Amino acid sequence: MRLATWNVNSLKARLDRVTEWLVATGTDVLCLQETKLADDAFPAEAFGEIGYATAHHGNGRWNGVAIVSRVGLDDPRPGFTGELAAEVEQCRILAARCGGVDVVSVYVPNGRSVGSEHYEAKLVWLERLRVDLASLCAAGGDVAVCGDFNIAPDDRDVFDPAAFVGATHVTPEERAGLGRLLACGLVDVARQVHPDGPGPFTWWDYRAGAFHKGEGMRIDLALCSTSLAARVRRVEVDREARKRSTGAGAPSDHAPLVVDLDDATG
DNA sequence: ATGGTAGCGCTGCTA
Repeated sequence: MRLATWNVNSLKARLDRVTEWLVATGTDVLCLQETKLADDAFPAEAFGEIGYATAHHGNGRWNGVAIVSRVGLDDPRPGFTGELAAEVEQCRILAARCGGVDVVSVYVPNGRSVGSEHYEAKLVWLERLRVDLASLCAAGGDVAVCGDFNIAPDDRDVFDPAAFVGATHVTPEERAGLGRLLACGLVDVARQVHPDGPGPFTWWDYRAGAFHKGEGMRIDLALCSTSLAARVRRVEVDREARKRSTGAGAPSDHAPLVVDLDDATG
């Protein structure tokens, strides 16, 4: 099974790119972030025409997450479990069962600046995510939590640690929050397959030629339960999808992270 | 160079 995650920075602006990429790469399950769509504007038909089932969780202008699958899509669960104010969750998490795997598409808040109310909300959101992942992982099935975590797990995951002193995405608190997610029994499979840095980066600022200069960050992650991590064959970032191409408009500032899994045995 | 680019949508916010 080929599983991928891609922050598309508006699915409306990127739909043709995404559907063409699905067909070209033969991806089975794709987690999307930043669709920036309301549920009633989600283009389910465009995915249906190429053989994919979909689930979407969005309110419109900001955020919005989706799962797209050609190996089945059952039991879609938007938001966190239990009762929680929608203004905390912000249309940033969606889970569904695809091809025998509990797939979770997540878009962790950016945090904006260290110490801001948005930064504090990011830490709260991470802790609330941990609660749900602890329950999901305790059930013992195959779990894949994929998305834009807005956290660079360690200094190998930024192009220049000195450039991020005092910035979000690299603070001990954010990294500890991510560590508590992993402690639920999840493995960062890009790091598993690529034990040495830098990266592989998944995001580059639009500005100042950052992509061309290789000035990126690894903030899009695939966290797999240990059972599933044992089936990981290959993990790559599709940098081609980050490049500008003629007639297709601008790319997203994120590239897709692609995980190939061996078939389940038994 | 406290800049730069992209999306949404029409003003300035978010990333």
